[in-house]
Amino acid sequence: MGNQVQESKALDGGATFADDELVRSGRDADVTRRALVRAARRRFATEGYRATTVRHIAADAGVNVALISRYFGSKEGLFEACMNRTVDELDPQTRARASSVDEVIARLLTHVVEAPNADDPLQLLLLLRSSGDENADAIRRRTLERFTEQLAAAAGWNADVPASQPLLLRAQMAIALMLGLVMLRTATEVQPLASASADQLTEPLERVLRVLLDTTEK
Amino acid sequence: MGNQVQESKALDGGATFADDELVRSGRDADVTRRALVRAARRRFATEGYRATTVRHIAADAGVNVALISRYFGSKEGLFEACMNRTVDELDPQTRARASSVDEVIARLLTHVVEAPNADDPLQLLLLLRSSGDENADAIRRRTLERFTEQLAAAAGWNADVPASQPLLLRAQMAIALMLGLVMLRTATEVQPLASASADQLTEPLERVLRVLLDTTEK
Amino acid sequence: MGNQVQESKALDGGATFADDELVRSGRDADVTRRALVRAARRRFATEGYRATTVRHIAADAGVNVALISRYFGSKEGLFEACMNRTVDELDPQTRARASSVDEVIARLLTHVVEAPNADDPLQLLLLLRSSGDENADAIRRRTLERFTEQLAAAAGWNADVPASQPLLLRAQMAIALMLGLVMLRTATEVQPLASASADQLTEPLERVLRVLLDTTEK
Amino acid sequence: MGNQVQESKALDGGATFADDELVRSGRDADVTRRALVRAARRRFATEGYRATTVRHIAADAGVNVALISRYFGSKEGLFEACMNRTVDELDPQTRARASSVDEVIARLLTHVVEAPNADDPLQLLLLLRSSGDENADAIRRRTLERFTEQLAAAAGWNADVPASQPLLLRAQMAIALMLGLVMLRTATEVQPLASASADQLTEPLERVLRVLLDTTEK
DNA sequence: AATGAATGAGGTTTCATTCAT
DNA sequence: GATGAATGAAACCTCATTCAT
Repeated sequence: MGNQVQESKALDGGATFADDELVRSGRDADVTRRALVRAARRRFATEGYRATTVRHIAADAGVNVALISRYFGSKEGLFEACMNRTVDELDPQTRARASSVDEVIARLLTHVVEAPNADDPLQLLLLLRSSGDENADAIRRRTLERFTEQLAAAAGWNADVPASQPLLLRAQMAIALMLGLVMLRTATEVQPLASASADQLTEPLERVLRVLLDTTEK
Repeated sequence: MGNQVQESKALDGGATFADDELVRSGRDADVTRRALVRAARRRFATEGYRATTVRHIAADAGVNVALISRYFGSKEGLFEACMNRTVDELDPQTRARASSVDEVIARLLTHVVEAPNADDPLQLLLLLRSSGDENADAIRRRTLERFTEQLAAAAGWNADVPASQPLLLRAQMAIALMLGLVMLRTATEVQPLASASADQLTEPLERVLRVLLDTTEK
Repeated sequence: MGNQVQESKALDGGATFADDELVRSGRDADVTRRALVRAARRRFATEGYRATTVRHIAADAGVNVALISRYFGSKEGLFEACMNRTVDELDPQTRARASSVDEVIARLLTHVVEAPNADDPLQLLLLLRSSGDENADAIRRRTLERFTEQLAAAAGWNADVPASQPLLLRAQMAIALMLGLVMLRTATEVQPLASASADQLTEPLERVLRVLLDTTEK
Repeated sequence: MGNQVQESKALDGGATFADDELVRSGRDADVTRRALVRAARRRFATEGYRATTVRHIAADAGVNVALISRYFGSKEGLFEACMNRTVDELDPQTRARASSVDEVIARLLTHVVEAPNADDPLQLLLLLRSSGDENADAIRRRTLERFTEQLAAAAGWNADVPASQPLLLRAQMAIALMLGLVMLRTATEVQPLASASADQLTEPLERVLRVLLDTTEK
């Protein structure tokens, strides 16, 4: 009829996240689910849980809104799914056994240095976002703790060795630094951090991380 | 008075922030305004802008909701007022000229180490929260940048000396670290960071900050 | 469905406008939209823009309030839609070219004489109601002016003939008379006008309109 | 403190009606009352009852808002007072004994022709505005009816003479015409009526009114 | 008598979710 | 499996009114 408010136009305030390679076209439940999680993670990470609407997510994924409830039960369910997916992707990275401190530091740096558009930093940001949902928040906290432990382990931490306990705290400080950096670079976009190049970042960060994690350092 | 208590009881899902020393009792606009800003800052900082409702804030301050619109125009107006207040409180601290690196580091540590209930860390957290309001966001970014510059200046940065530019970036990394730590300790409450004592935190943090800011160090 | 009836019962202070032939039953957006516009037009025309609440309109249409925002963006959007619809319905009537003065007068009389319940007079009343919205008000004014021109044209007015200009003013006086009458009959319900029969009205009004519009009259 | 929303600035959307000769300065209850009624009548007449806020009225009158409740009980009470005042001012005009048709017509014309800023047309406009309040609406209707009767009486109407009854209806039509004209000129501001000069209006209107009211006219 | 602070009711709008198709 | 229509709860805000000073 013409005078119905155009949804797609009315929705996005600014840039749209619609991603062509992501928008699924067929009728494949699994593809749809993945498209939703991916779109959701971006929005949740960059704009926060409350500011993200399910309609935005659905629009980004090129999918009907009702499917969110259908597949994930609720907005919180979708958030939890995002959380779990992040866990799945972070875990293997860190679990990689026998990783040396050097390797671990290199991997951490990647997260921060990567262009803000990449998906990697978004996963970290997500770990700072709360939905208020007990369940999802528990997952979130547990993920951060496990992440901490794996980082600490690479640095020589051993749960059974009392003397190595401080390493746990130091590893978490390293994580805090990473999270703070990604936040300022991606969400807040504060200068000069936001537009600093990989080169500019790498050197000082590497030193700092080594101070925190490298126990062999004189 | 009467049913304000009712209201606060009906509202909060979880802990109430009502603070007796804060609840204003008289009929003094200025006191009321301050009570609102203070209550708002807590909620905004810990729960984020969107998740915070004006009713919660009003209930925390022991005041009728309509007063928020009356005194600050809107929820966004109140947020901006919080922002400005934080600026007013942070500025003098950092502006204190002639501050040595040692002093600056000590001051930074205070923000992180203070109990999560204290107001100091909340001010920092607030700097990570966005309301989506253009105005407030600009203030926020500018505050972070000014904060950066003052920190860098204490470390020897000088806008006119090209060679000192990297210091700016390093100062911002220090801020990122602080923000990340406060976030994890206060909002996320992740272990062992959340319950770490001042002693446990001080030593490693001091070393890291010195690496970033102390240019005289070997 | 369920508690819509409840709602309409709880809401109206006074007469309800619910109109059985109008209440839509299915799940057809277009029908719903029309039902809303129709219900809105009645309320707006008889009670004015501000005094009309969206809840009343929705209840009259047998529809959930949120659909007004959904379909028309806002209360003002709905008002504008009413305006446009009135334009659509008035235009063809008056545009019918080659209409003689007699025909035009007869048509005008119809609007006034029709029972207050009919929809025709309501359309005229709507032209007197302002929402304060710039857009809608512009439409309103333009409609009245176009209405004037078409009436004047039937009486011999020609934009290019200076000597015929006074006809424009006279045509507008005729419109003013009609609007005043409908207002007093429908909204104010003042006696004896409100309960005057068609017969009683026709004769004097016809004379008056002829004095204003019939230039051939001796 | 500075950041309280400036009331005076926030209030008026467009032109302010503040009228220096009207703003009372002392502490004289009666003067205050009159100032309020005068300010209220303007607002009510031009913007309608609902769209007018008591704060606007108080600001226009240069008076504290609470005084409206104090002196008139409520917004509706103030409206009723406006109504009564209009009655007081219209009555003597029309009651003027032995007024000939010519005199009556001249007086009617004055109301319409007067500049939109004058108070006279506003009184008429007020008669078209409803507050929804039973009491005030009854007054309004009664005023219009009495107005009608006095107009009709001047034209020869006599309540006891059945043959003169149609005159009542004709008189009311004359009033409807006046009201419609004032509405279009003042509130809607439709062209060319709004900017028509007294000269342009007088001739045709006089003819029309004579047709309606002058029974001696052949 | 008058003021400014404070209140509570009600209005519009947004949004996650459920219902039919 | 997927869509668009419809719902109800809750959020922010406005405004007439009442309370202390």
